[in-house]
Amino acid sequence: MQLRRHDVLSGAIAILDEYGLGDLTMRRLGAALGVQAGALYWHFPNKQSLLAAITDEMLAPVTVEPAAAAAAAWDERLRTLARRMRDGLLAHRDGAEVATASYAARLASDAPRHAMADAFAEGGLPVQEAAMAARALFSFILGQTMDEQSRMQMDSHGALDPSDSPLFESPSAADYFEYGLGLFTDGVRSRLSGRL
Amino acid sequence: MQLRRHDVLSGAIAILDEYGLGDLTMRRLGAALGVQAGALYWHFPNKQSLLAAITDEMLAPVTVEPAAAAAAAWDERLRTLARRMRDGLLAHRDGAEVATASYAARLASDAPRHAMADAFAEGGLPVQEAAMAARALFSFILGQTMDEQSRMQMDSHGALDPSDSPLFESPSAADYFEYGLGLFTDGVRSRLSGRL
DNA sequence: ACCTGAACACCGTTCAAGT
DNA sequence: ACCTGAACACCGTTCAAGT
Repeated sequence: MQLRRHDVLSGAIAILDEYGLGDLTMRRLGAALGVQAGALYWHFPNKQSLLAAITDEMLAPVTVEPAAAAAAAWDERLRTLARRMRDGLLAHRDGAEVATASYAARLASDAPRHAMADAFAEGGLPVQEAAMAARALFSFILGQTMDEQSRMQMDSHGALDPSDSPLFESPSAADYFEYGLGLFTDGVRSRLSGRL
Repeated sequence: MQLRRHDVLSGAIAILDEYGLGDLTMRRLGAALGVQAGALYWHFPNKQSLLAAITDEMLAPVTVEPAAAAAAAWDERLRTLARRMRDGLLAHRDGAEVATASYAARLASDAPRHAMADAFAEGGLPVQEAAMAARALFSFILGQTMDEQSRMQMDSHGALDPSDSPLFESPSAADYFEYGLGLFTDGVRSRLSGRL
């Protein structure tokens, strides 16, 4: 049976989830798929593009906008987008690290950030400002989630202090995220009210 | 003449500035210093620790606090800290990428982020909230600067569109940064006024 | 104490040649 | 069109042995 681009992508995600980014090598992926490493280059021009495809896959839920979310107020809509992004990254081992690398290489889709810019603009921000706010929020989400995920890694197989019960995730990680998110929306709100 | 830890560090920074992170290998660094790659492991346990030392060096200016800055209002002080951090990262090729990797590995100093938390607390935020705000701001700075720097890289030896004159840096990069920064301080201000 | 020499166990990527 | 086999040009890290 012949290998398809999608098989390579889902095989890569499977290795990522089970062994992490450090073990996601072209040779290993080839072996898991029953082909030589070189065969993968028929489907993807290089490893970076493969990682970018993983990123787009992880963040696809951000831009599927059900009618309910679109009808909500701009700040609630932004919260939804931000949470979906965080959830998408947390759903896969080293997800935030993969996404950070992909965006640094400018290979991943801009659709998630554009959706955020649209939400800011809908709130009343001029398009230029909405783009800047979206950029800032996007950076925050990526950085915060990467931080959170690297801490999860350390807790899972490292020296975890028994201060509180870390099941799989630090209990305050979500709080940190929500707080930062609130800071953004409050900042935007104060700019909107200053303009009225 | 014998190699010192500091020589390894400054040699690494020199390679980083001239050739970038991709060319900063232990072998190449050894060659530049006139030793074998293995010799470097006498001074640093691994490459990650070396990169973390570079990060600490780049961000050292953030925590040298002249009296003038300490006397300023909390928001002005935070702007100063944030700008110093961005400047420190931009001062070296791939600086933001090195710092991101170091913080993801949890090897770089927390002093810069603590300085920001202190400034937030001085503004009137409860210590727990100040810590969260500092974390969010720190993520934003790292992400935004990495974005900016990766774009500089593309402009310098890539397809640069002649929309405006990109000398070394996109002209709006600083504006993006200041806008995001303002969003944070406005967000905090709105929370402070809500408490009074 | 500090460094060499040499190895170990890998990488991503390319490409003629096969089917 | 899709993949193999094999190579190219590297990596980070370790460690006995030297000085």
